[in-house]
Amino acid sequence: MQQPRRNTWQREAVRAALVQTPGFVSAQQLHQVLRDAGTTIGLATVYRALAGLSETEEVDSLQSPDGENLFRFCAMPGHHHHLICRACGDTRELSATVVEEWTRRVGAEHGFSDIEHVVDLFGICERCRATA
Amino acid sequence: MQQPRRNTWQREAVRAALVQTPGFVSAQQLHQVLRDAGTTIGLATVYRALAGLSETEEVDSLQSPDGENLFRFCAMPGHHHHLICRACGDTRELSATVVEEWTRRVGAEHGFSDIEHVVDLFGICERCRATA
DNA sequence: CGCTAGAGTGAGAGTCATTCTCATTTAGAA
DNA sequence: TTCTAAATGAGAATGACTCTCACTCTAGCG
Repeated sequence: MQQPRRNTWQREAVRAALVQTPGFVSAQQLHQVLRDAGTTIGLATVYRALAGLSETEEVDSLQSPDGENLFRFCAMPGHHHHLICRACGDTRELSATVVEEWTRRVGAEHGFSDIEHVVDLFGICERCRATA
Repeated sequence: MQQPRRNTWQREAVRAALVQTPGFVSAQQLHQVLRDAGTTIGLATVYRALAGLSETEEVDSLQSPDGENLFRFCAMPGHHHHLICRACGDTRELSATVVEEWTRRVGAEHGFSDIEHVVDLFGICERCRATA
């Protein structure tokens, strides 16, 4: 999907809802939040908006272990990774030079090109550990 | 799913088909292969078998970018990562001390515990690059 | 400002991987 | 061999996501 040519309140609403949300959310959750807020936004539109934002790298997306796509407003520009609390969804953005280098090296060793990597860490944050 | 209490030819057929397959395959593909081979195995059974094998770590599983679960017979015991060819699915198993250390360090820095990590590399292997 | 083209929307149908249900089959102990 | 519950499998159910298409509303133009 390329840049939208028109601005709509729906797109803005999705962006706004995303900014207010601390951790990763699914499109479905976001849709529910927006409906609960009294809007009449459609699920398809939420998906379209998220796909657009994801493409312009305004949001990060990742797949949850159960196959759902999760989204999060992206503070750090450019390539980076995440450390996500399994319990509360709180997320830290990480830049990882070590990993990037390792990726390049391993790729070269095996004669692979166009290497992309999926690197995400899941754990339990301090606060949730205390609560448990 | 805990260890099965009975051995069935179906379970064995799934394992066998998996061993013969070089790269990652989806449950659906595996089911198709088994049906094509003349068996009457059910899709649900393939899923059950894969879940079981995955739990005993006899197979590795990962999520493809489009949300499908893929499986592969696991040669390297214990924790490891993968370098997968996007074109032909050929897979190299990697042990990555660097990454494990980085994971531990980052987790500690942020006060996270029980860190798990998803680290997979996708690229184009030498052979496929030549073919293209 | 009003008009218009067509981008954007939304309700609901469609798709597709995976899981569930439950009647039937069958492994494995006695 | 007989018996019983584990395992299977066909098809229905689920759930995330995408597609369709008639309708709406943005934004450029006069």
